[in-house]
Amino acid sequence: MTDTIAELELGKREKTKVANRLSILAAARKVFAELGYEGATVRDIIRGTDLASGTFYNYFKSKEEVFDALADDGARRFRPILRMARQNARSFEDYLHSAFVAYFHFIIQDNLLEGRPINERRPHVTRMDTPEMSAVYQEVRQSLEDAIAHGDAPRVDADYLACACIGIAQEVGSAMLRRSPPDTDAAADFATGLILKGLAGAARQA
Amino acid sequence: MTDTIAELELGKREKTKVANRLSILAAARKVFAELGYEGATVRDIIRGTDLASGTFYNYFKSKEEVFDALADDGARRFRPILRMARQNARSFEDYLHSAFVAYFHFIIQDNLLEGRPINERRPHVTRMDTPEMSAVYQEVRQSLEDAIAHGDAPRVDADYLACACIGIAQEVGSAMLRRSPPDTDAAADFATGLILKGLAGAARQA
Amino acid sequence: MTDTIAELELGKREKTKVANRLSILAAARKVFAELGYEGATVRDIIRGTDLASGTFYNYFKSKEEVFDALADDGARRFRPILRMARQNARSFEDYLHSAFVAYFHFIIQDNLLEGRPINERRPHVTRMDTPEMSAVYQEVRQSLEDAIAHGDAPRVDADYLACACIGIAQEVGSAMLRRSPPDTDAAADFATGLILKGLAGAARQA
Amino acid sequence: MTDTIAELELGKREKTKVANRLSILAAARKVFAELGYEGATVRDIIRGTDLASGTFYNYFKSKEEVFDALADDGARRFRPILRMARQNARSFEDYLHSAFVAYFHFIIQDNLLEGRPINERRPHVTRMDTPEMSAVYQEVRQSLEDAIAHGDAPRVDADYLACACIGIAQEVGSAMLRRSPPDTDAAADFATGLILKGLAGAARQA
DNA sequence: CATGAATGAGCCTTCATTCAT
DNA sequence: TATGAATGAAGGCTCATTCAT
Repeated sequence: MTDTIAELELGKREKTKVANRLSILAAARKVFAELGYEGATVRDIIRGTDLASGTFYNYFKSKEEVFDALADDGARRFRPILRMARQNARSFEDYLHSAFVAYFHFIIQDNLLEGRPINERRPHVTRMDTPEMSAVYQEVRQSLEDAIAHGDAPRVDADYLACACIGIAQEVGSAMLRRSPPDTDAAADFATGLILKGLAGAARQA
Repeated sequence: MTDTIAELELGKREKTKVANRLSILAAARKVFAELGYEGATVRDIIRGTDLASGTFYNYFKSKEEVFDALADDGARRFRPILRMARQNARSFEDYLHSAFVAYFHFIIQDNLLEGRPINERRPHVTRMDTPEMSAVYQEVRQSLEDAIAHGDAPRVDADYLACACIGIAQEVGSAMLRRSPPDTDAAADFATGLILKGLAGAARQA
Repeated sequence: MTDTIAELELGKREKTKVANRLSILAAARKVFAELGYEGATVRDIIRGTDLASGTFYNYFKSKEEVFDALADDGARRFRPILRMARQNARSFEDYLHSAFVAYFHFIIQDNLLEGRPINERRPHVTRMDTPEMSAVYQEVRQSLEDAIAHGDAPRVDADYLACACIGIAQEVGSAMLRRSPPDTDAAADFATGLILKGLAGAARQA
Repeated sequence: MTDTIAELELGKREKTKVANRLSILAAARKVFAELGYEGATVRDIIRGTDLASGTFYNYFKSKEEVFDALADDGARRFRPILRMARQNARSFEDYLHSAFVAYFHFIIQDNLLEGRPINERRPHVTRMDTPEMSAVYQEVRQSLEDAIAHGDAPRVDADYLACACIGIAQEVGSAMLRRSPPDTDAAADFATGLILKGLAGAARQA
């Protein structure tokens, strides 16, 4: 009988486990965003859940491990979006635009999830090399090399360009978040235009 | 005679004080770069000097104060360079190029000063909103608005563009540091070209 | 059944918590008595227990908080005794005597609890304004004003007299502790006699 | 010639030395009064002078040594006063009264010297066993034993009585300082009356 | 598994004291 | 002697992590 009960409850337990894990990840995302990796403490993360401190260690071995899990999660969520954008794109421009839109949506989501005022100022802002960014880098770079190979883009330094895309995405993304309401399309237009045609292109949508 | 010399030279004490201050600042620069603001501890900084722990507090009241001193220092060194670039520039393109060159030189200097392998991998890279960056933002923005007003540049969103410049500077700068030898001119050509003409411009120098 | 017992008894954890709290309070009492408030350090207190340094902060936020807890504790234990003495007293003399006896017992208890040689010499003795003393002051003063109002005592300066009582209690109390064995009754006789009849009264019991 | 100058300036130097010593003692008195022995730091004392921190150690080996010097000083200033009071006294009552007046004047002086509001509240008031108090104790005790020997006072417990005098002096003294203006005569009347005749005696002067 | 108190390493900071100038 | 920067021990406190319940 005990076994039966145990079996019946196993499902519940599993669900709790998953829920706890998600709860920790959600809290960690918020905390890392607010305090940065170094500034965040495991206690901060736990405080963001309704779990006890010890429970954290049933799910993650350390702060680093949650961070990595979070990063993997980010990449796992974001990379397919990017990839799909690449597959569906009818042109390099189209691809770039979709990618920016996707990224800008993504950061808006993350900011909203955290439920904190988008414009809040923190003492020492640090920007982390998130896995999303790595994904962007690799996707953009790949896509760019393809475009160059197909003659759809001039022969630029793909590394530099991918980096520039990341920089633009991050900074213009931040600037966009500071506006209300944030307009992902406009921001993506700007970014795409800038990259493709430079100032003239960036001015297009104005 | 002793007096005369004393007037001309700094006393030994004064010299030590200046040297200690610089020693702390240098160590702090390195530590902040390696560990980020939150990750850095005053002890880390002290460990980077040959001073005793208490000595730190003869020079700075707290970690924050060294950080600010460092930041002020950066801005104080960098802003005039930018400003001069603006005044001496014969065109907006010329200005942009000088600014990028200046910034890229600047980060090379800072990296060399630290004496650490330029390519070193760190666990959780964070990029801080340094005052140099604020300076870049404001200078670029101002310069851009002037250029627009004079008809030298199309009517772009000056905020977004300044942000994009910062993003490009940071990321392309990082990428440049990863190459050996870093070529500031090439990187500046790339950035300037990208901003002014987009992909086509960026490809020019390739 | 287990439940019933659990309800009746404290769990092991609860017991440990209570014991630790008491352990800290006991150690703190001793340390404050030996070193004074300023001289005492949290580490001193911890050293007086078998706990780790961090554990202290699971119970008290700071040195001040233990001190206050100790003080509250003292007042909570002592004030009711005083009040009862007042209610049960058949005369002002009776009240005074009971109060002194109570106080003298109280300090003997505290000294014994600390387990330190009653006569020990300390470098810089300090006497703190404990809440017990505040309680004495207020009780004595109230009682005295009642006595005056009822014609049981002459019209003295109630503030000065209450202060004098405290001073006598403290100093005669200390002197009593220096004797072995301490005789609370004799000390109380002395104090009561002195206050009621002056020298002649104080000499009565000799 | 150098010698001559050195000799001439010796006087000045000596004067400076004395002045520095006094300056430190004065600052220390204030600091100890404000912060208590343990709470006071050498830095606090130095800050109260216009000397450099190192100079302190040309005059005193440690905080303890200043404290002792201060204590000696207090005793040296106060004991002769008490002794004179004893010699000039026409009766035990007269002596007691003079002694209390002297003590009350003394603490008013010390409070005024410190230039701090007499009524100021400190977080954890501690009362130190000052040497003045030791002097009072010994003087009172001696005087009392004389009085008993001469049949001028009943056979009381001289130790307890001396202690009681100290307690009364301290507490009534404090209470007196809290009033404005402090009336040393009234306070001394109260104390003397209390000690000699108890309540009735204390009420006399009301 | 969940809990949360215990642990102790380590951080920031202050301070008494020394010592080169 | 006076100076005041340097020193490092020590204090208050936090935190990641463990472990008995």
